[in-house]
Amino acid sequence: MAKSPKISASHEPGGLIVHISGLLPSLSPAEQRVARLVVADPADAARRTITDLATAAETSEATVIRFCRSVGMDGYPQLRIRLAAEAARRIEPPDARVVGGDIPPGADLAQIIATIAFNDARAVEETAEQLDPAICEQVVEAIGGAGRIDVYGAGASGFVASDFQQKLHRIGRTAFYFPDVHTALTSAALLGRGDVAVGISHTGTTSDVIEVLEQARARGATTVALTNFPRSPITEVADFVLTTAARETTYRSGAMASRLAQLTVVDCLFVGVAARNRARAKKALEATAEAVKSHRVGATRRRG
Amino acid sequence: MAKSPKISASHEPGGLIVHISGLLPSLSPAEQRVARLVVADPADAARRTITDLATAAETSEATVIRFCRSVGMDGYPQLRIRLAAEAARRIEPPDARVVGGDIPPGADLAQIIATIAFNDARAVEETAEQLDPAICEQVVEAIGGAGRIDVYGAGASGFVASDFQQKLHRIGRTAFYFPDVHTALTSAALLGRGDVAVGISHTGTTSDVIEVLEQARARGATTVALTNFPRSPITEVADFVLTTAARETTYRSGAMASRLAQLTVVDCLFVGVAARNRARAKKALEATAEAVKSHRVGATRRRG
DNA sequence: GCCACGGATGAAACTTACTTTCATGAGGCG
DNA sequence: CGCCTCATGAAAGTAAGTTTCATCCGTGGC
Repeated sequence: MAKSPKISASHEPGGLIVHISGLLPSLSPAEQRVARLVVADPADAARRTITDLATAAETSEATVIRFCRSVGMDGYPQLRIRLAAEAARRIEPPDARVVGGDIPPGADLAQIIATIAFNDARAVEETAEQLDPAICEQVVEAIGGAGRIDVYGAGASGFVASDFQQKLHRIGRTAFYFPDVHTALTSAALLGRGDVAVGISHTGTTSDVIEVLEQARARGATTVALTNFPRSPITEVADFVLTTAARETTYRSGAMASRLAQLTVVDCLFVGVAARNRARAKKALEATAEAVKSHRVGATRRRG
Repeated sequence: MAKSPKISASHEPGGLIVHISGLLPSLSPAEQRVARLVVADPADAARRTITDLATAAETSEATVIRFCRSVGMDGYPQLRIRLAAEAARRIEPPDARVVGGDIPPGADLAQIIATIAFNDARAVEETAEQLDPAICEQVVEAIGGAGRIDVYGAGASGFVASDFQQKLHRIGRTAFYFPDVHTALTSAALLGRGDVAVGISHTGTTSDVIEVLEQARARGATTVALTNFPRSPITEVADFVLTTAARETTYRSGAMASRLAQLTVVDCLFVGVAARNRARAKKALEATAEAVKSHRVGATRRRG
């Protein structure tokens, strides 16, 4: 072999390990011993110091360096980094994903956590995928230009409604939420053209919310529905319909994933509205942050 | 460390980056500069030498070493290796624009939606990864056997607290939530051995919540903290600490992703408690569903 | 106002890891 | 046998990482 030719030098496709085992035969005996260790357990090799690895391969540090150069690395540290990365990448996904959705009786906490997180994350992602940006845009426009915004929701969706109200309020929009149907109806009766009413209902069948939204619409307000079911009754009283994409399973009847999906939609609308008037929103946010500042205690340092 | 609570100890299961960002506020200013560089681009940091990184963070090598120790590493080389591994494992984000987390001025709705959904889903997944099932188990045990459960939270975390309360209530546990500090303090004063108090605070620095939790603990109740920052003050008054793993960005200061992460944890605990006594929980759920039935209108009319 | 204290910080000393240089010696070949 | 080549490790040299320590700054007592 001539003067150490840079073999497939800078770029070794298909992984460093493969690359190394490929040119194993072309290496000198001492280098081969190093190579074999590396290939056998990349993660372990990455943890070792050069002296350590040299000893393990029954050779000197110099040879390890030569080996590094032979496989196209600049030096030992680079090899280490690359090996660590390689080893991490080839780690198998933890185990058969807990896809099913429902939680088997006798499941342990780790299983429960994995299942819930998987479904929650899925709901968020799928919701985002099916959200229509054009409709969102119109809703954002309406909210951004509204004189007043009413947000309705009952039960679990009530929290989401309340959250949305708080968010809008924090960026200086006039928004209301009513935990009580009667108050909500009263408020809806006072809405008019240029106002916006948002109704949130996972099932889309919550009569209280539908009723209030209907009232708001009758008064000329722009109505928005947020539901998981695009053909549910609530959509009939809404000018704009936004849908979530949560697939609830029996045991999770508390509408767990749907709540997260709803919140994601709320976040999108919120950021959309805020982005519409950056300066003002930013100022309002800063003011509200300042307001609660005295209720924060200094962050801890090292425990002592 | 005297009475340190049970945080997911020295091991950082769900990913080093997440772990570091959680610790960020508890680090000294100079260390924070290092941390931010590392979190912003782990792969790049892994490539740098300690001197290089120190210079980039406008500090000394000593501080970088201190940072390594602060996040649980033996030294810089180990950090490098771990970072490289971490960076490699990270799946390519769907869209480069979406990664930063922050929303560029002039972004359109589609972009906003993608960004938020990505970050929300991430927060949920990463939270699940770093949740310690053993600690969850203990918390579930405590809640499942509690005479009474108080859930505290202020601002955005208040919704989560309220949601948790409602969930527990629906499966027949005696749970309370108080939107008002004074009422909460009064309630905490009445807690005793065998009761459980759960405090929720994203930052972990909300004095109201800390105060109430402290009171509860003084009365002999088991205290649980749910926060994004494992070294924040709230952890000092908690017997059990559960952490979320949300990386909020400037514009999302409303703690958007963190809220979803918190809800995921709440869901896990809820299902855990419910699973502990399936029969009873199921019966309670059915009863509550029946109760709201009259407020539902006939499902899914065909669109007219 | 002053002082003591404790934590944060970087300069410099120090240690360890990495890299280079160089001498040695084992084969190969005329 | 002498010469060449080249793999190899010892040792020297350099760079990276780690520790120590003096300084600085803010904080809280007196």
